[in-house]
Amino acid sequence: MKTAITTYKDMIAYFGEHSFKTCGFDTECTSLDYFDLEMTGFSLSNGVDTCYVDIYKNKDRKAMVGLLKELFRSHIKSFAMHNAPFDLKVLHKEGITEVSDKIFCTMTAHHLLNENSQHGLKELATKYLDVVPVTFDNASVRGMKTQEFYDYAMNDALWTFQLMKLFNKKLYELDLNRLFFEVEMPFQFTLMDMMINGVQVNLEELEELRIEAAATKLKLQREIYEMSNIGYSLQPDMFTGEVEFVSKVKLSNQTLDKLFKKRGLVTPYKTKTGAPSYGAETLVHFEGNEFVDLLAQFNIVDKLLGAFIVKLPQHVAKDGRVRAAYWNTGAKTGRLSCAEPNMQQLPKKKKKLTFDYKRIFEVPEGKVMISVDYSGQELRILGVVAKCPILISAFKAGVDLHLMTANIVFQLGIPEEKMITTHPEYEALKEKYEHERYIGKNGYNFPIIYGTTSYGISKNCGISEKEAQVGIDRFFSAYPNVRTAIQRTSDFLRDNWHVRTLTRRRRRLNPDDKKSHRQAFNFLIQGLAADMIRCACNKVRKIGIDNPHWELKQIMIVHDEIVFEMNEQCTDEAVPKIKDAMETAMNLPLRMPVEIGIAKNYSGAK
DNA sequence: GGCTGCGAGACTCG
DNA sequence: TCACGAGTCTCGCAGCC
Repeated sequence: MKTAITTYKDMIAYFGEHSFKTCGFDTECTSLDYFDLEMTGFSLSNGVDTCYVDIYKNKDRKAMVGLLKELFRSHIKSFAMHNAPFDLKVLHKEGITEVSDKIFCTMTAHHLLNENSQHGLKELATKYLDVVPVTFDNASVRGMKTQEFYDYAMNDALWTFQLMKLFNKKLYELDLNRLFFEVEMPFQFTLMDMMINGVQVNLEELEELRIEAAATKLKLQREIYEMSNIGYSLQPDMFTGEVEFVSKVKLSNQTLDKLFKKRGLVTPYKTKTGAPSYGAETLVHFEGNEFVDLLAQFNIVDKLLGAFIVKLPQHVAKDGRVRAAYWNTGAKTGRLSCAEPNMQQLPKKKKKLTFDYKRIFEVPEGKVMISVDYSGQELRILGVVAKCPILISAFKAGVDLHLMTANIVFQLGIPEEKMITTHPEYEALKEKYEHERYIGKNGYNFPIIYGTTSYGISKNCGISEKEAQVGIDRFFSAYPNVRTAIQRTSDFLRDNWHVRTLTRRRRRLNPDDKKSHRQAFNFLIQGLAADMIRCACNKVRKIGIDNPHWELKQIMIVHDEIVFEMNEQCTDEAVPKIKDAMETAMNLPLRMPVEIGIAKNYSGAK
């Protein structure tokens, strides 16, 4: 039975007669952004009865929201949502913060069950419930008061309820229930927090950075064009008066092809379509050439300015904070994805250029920013996943793993105790074998996690394929359990067409696809790392709630890093507890050490 | 001639 | 054939008016 409710009186009568102790829930609202967001209505369904309560421009709006708050406080014991962080965020904006922690996000459930397909409610309803959804243009539904719209809104709650029933059963069948209920569902509240909190942006510093970057871009552009005898002119922008660079010739691939060939620089790299490539690889290849170096610097500044500096203001809300969208279901491995803006790709400070983009993300007066990131997280997980005693004991002893791998691959003959980072000779050795350590790290340790080949290593490190193969053989001889683990994963994939992390997260892959074996092994590491950060967030969130005087806010997650904002008076008390919670977030045979940075802005905290 | 949508390629991060 | 996981920008092409 479907009922549309438009008055407070009817609402009281309806909820007096109908029970929604366990229900599907969905909200309609005016905006996706927390700052401008206002709930216009909500729907509830218990599978038999479904209702929509229209509160948009309703004279009793306040009382109706109050009644909903009361329902959540004393009646609704558990509820399902499709994309829980969003609905929780809407409730939070309406002051409804006291909700059951027994939630069920059908979107995340589906991601665990079927990581390879789409997770939209309409798609899932079509696929699993055999219905034909009506689609509305999101902008046009706002404030619509028609039966057609009420039906549309009610279906969302009903379908969410029905999908919960289906998915719940399946989660138990596939042994994903613990991951779902103990890790994923508590984590929905962290995602809600982050999307409410956002990060404060210093718009004045951003403007300074824009002016600095624009001037550098113009300077580099002029040098490149003059060097290449290409005509250009400078003219003031009609509105701002700022100098604009104008030329008929753009630095397209075709132009670059001519300019490189004119200098006798023939690139060995090609694009997928077979055309000569003038990307980063080529620029590194010809490093030292004046023209190429200018071009490399130009590309960095151009990207920074175009993709980050000038785009950021459109994401900053009126309160000066940017609230990105984090997607729990964005990556097949279980990692989070982030968009609008993507806080996980903020440019780092570059060696050759002075721009420091991260400094514009800051905290208000009286607060500090704390960045906590796992050190060598994936390598440590490799040790755990491969059950490799050599790696595990090296980590426990505090050995520099990159130097240790270099020691093996290049047969440097360094005694193990001298590779412990606290050993008096360690720093000198690290400096002496800087190049070998670099290859150990970027040529072996990380690429092995990705499943690379001798070809990949030779290309990456500028050594021959033969040398690379010798290195790989030495690597696997030194860490035999890693080789066994890779083989075991591959065999398991071939037999079962899927693999699972230690947290039981599943990834299905076609073993006939050659790439799938690399993806499978990498998933064991990347997927576990993703669940570790969830466990860490859940643990720290609890501690923060127990210590309200810390005013602890989670404001960013960047794969192996959590960024907090908190009361600067409380860091001495809070930091050791946060550190301990994160290092022991999961019960593993190895503690996962973290590195902590505290400052007033993101650049300083990194 | 100009607009729009789309995919490729290049870049950003862990 | 050759290194895992993402998002976003610009460019060039196809299709259309």
